[in-house]
Amino acid sequence: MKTGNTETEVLQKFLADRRLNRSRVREEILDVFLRAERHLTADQLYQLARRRLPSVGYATVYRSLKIFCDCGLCRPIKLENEPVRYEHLYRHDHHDHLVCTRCGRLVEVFDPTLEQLQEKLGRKHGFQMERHRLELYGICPECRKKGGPDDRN
Amino acid sequence: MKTGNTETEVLQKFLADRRLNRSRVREEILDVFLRAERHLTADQLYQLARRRLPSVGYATVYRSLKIFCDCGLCRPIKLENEPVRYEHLYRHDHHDHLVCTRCGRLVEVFDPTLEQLQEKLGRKHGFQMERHRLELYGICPECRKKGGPDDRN
DNA sequence: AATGAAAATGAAAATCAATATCATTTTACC
DNA sequence: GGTAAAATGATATTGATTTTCATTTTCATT
Repeated sequence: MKTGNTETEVLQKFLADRRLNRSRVREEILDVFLRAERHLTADQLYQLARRRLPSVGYATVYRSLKIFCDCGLCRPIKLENEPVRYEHLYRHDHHDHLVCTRCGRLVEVFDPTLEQLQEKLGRKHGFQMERHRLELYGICPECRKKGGPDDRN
Repeated sequence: MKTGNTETEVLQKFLADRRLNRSRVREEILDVFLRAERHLTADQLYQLARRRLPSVGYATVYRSLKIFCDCGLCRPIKLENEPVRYEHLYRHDHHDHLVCTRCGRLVEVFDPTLEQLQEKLGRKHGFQMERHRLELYGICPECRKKGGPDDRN
C-alpha cells in the first residue's frame, strides 16, 4: 500500500538526482520499514518484507537499507553484542541512547547542554565537529525494582 | 620477554581464581599486547604475536583477548566501519574518543563536566548508570588545513 | 504498444570477523 | 614420570553482509 508521505518523496528525489530508477520492490520495503517499530535489524525487515514480497531476497533489503541511509531516512546503530539496527531519522530529532543492560530496553534521550559540551570538547582539540554518538548503559527503573540474581553486575 | 609488571599479576590472579592454568603462549601475547601501540585489532595483534610465536593461531589470540578483557586489562572498542579494536584499560583513566573522519586519527579526550552530565541524564530517567560510550566525529586540525576535494563532507 | 539501455532484482557464492570443534600438546600437581 | 585438566593450533563453522551474475523491470524513446 502506497502512502503519499514525505519520506517517499525524499527517496524519489534522491533517486531522481542520481538518475536511478524507482522500483516497486524498494518502495514496498520502504513502506514496511516506515510502518514498523523503530530499530529493526536487516533480518527483521527482511522477514516483514517477505509477507508482502514473498520472493524478495536479502541482498535487496540490504541494498534498499543502504539507499535509505544515504538519503537520510535512516541510520545504522550498532549497540554492543547486537546486530546492526536501523533507526528512523527523517523528521526525528537527534538524540542519544540510554540502554538497559538487563532487559535491553532502549530510551531516546536528549540534553542540549550535553550537546553543546560535546561540540565544545571537539573544538577544543581543533576538530571541526560533524556528529557524535553517545550510548549510556545502566539498569532501567523496572529492572532495578526487580533486583535479580545478577544485581551486582 | 617477561616483565614483572602489574598487568601480568592481574592476569595471574584472574586465572588462579578460576583454577585456570598459566601458559607461556598467552603470556607472550599479553606482553606483545602491552608493548604495542594502543587500539590494536585482533588481526594486528595476531601479526605481531607471530613474530615471537610463529605457530600461534588466530583462535588463541581471540581467546587470549577475551580473557584480557574479562580480567579488566582491555576493552573492545567498535568504531564505525572498522573491525573491533582493543584498548588498554588497566591503570588508564576513563576517556572518550575523538575520531577524524578523514584520516582516522584517534584522540582520547576527557571532560569531567561532560561525565557528570551524562551520569545525571541517565539518573533523570531512573537508570542506575554503569558506563557510557561517547564517540565524537569530526575533521582533525591537520586534515582541515589540507582541505581536499571532499571538504564539504 | 514495442524497443532498448540502464537499473534493479533474486539466488547463490564470496567475504570477513569471530567462534566452535577436536585431536594434540602443555601445565600443574601427585 | 604419570595423569587429568587446560591450552593450543588447524580447520570447519557461523552469521552478517556484500558481491556476482543471469534475469527481470523501469523508463525514455519510438
